Amino acid sequence: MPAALLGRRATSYDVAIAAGVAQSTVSRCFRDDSNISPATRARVLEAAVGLGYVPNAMARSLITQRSNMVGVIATKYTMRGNPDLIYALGKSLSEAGKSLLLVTVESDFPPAAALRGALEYPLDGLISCAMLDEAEISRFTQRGVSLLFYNRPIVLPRIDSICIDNATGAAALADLLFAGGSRRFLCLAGPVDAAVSQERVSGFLARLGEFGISQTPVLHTDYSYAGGRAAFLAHTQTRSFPDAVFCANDQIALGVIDACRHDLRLRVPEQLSVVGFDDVPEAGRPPYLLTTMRQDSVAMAQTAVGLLLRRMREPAVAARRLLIPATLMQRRSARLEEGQEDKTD
Amino acid sequence: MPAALLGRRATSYDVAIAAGVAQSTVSRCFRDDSNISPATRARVLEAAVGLGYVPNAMARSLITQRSNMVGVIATKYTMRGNPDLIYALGKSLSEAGKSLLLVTVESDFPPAAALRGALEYPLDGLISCAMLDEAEISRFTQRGVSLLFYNRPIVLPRIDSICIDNATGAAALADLLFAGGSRRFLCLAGPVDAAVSQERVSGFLARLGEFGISQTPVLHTDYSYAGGRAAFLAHTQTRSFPDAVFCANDQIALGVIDACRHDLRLRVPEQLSVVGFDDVPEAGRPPYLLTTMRQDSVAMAQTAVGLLLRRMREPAVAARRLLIPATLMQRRSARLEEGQEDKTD
DNA sequence: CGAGGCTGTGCATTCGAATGCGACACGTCG
DNA sequence: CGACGTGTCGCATTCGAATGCACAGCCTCG
Repeated sequence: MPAALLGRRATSYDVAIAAGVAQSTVSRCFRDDSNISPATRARVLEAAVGLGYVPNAMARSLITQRSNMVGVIATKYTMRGNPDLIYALGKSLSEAGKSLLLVTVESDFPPAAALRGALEYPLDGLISCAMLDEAEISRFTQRGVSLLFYNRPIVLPRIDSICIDNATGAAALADLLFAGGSRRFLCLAGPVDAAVSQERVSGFLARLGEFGISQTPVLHTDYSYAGGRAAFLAHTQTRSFPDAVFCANDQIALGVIDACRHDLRLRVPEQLSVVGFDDVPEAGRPPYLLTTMRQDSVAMAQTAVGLLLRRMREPAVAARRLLIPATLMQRRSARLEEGQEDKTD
Repeated sequence: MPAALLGRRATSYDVAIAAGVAQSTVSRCFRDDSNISPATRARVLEAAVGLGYVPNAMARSLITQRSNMVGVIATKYTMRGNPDLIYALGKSLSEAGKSLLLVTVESDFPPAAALRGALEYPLDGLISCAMLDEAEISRFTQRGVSLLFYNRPIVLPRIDSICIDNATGAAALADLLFAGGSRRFLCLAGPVDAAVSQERVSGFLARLGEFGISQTPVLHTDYSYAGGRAAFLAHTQTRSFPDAVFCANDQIALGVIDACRHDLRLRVPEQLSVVGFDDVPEAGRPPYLLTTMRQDSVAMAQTAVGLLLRRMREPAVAARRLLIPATLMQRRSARLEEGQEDKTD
């Protein structure tokens, strides 16, 4: 291959000169299939390959008003907790011919400065795995950016969302624990401002309330293994032991299990039931066999991208809000009722 | 705030009219601090806020020839194995005022089509966590894209790289295992084409060779827990047991440990030593206490971004190739020699 | 009071590709 | 042989911001 003969990036003008046509003809060769004779097209494409020409997406989007870029806003916690999510989003987007502009933020409700990068580029769409307030949201929608919230319960017109059903899932775990005989509960939540954690904890407490159980203590953690382990240890030093611990995610739950078995010499689930949420890979492995609710990030990512692409085509349709049921993964970290079926995967 | 009064994205012309100045004045307000009187600047900024104006990065980069975007190419394996890496890269880049265009690829040496997105946008720089062949590399360098390889041993002029020292780290593990009395080894590698796995395995085998040990079997896996567990089980069904297993990463090693303890009822490390590489979070937790080499992704990500930014400022300087030593995390999955110090973190 | 310097602003052009419209060639048919 | 249609292609403009240059206003100083 002759590679690039210029000291700079080849433009459509360079290709036009090399092929002996006008710039507009080059442009048409890379855009539509009509209005170009096969002979001319072949000549142009040959010249383009020879010069290593690739259309400049910046110039294209300036005139077409579409950037072919989709932004993804992800918090540190979602990236750590769902390691496959970003990859799955990237894969689905690239299959649709979109590029992914990743915006990493510390936590929910990120400061406006953190979103500046996403505002400067005229994104076609935006998938947010973090909460945004209405002012921020409107900055995007007014620019014509299609918005989708991933696991964030935003209810606004024309804004799609896809969420795992945290409340129902948490209630299912409450049912399971209650049926297993647990009566003294403890909740280990995530950060105070984490929307997902709030939904899970309040869903869990609500179901406990139906059983007549109240005053369940709630401790906040940083969503991490170490945070869960430390919080549980600190709590049990001064307070009486619960007989069941509900954790806002699996990482916390794994920390609690290790605190029990390793630090406190307690047996799980015989002396203490522990449940989590998400079904991270470690949860299903022999050392833990954590009972938890599964969230299929890969499938949800595909669905999310599909939803977003549809809205980009039809921006005016009503908001679609998908609530994906979580599936109970009943393993061995929660005590079972006598005679209750023991199904392990 | 009056928010956007137009049905479209506000442009610098809109702001200019609102402020009673020329478009060029608006531009100058957002670029340099000179040549603008404070009074005019205040008037322009006020109008900009009122209209919700944010400069269009596409138009800017078209004329400045700099996009302020840095591409990151990451394989599925690096995203899974180093969940914090992408986040750390994103954080360092955004602190430097750069946006992150994420390109996810299946594996090393991705097809040209997968990189198309990265070629269309005029990236200022590119951090690749995947192998690229010289033809692909030159497509970027000829466009003036500063390149940096992360954990990929590319040796080319003017191309920086930062790599964990896989060979030395693997040799250190070989030393440790040999000193612990192991003589019959097994290697569980990653995918055949994975460059990192190759370095680790060959570094390990080379040191064994110095001890006069050859013919060590090497099995390939998909870098995963399940792959490691299955490969080890399959191998031990037909072959004799090794007394030490070297795994190309921690995920494989965790799979081997669980295969030993859970499936085969073997004791680790008494009957079998297992070592990994990377020091993922699970490796240091009570159920595993895996002896492994630590790779500090967060620190390396920061360094990588620093290197890339320097090259973007001075494109002509000689290539910098950083080899970061891995630190031995000596835990409890590798048998120790009599009297050898037992240091656990 | 006028010449020269400095600061602040506007004008006009530029980046690279997309696209409406007009021009041209060629073929067909009356 | 001329009118008309069809299919290709080029011309010129457009997107939004950056920037060299020109110029206007003001101050300073001779």
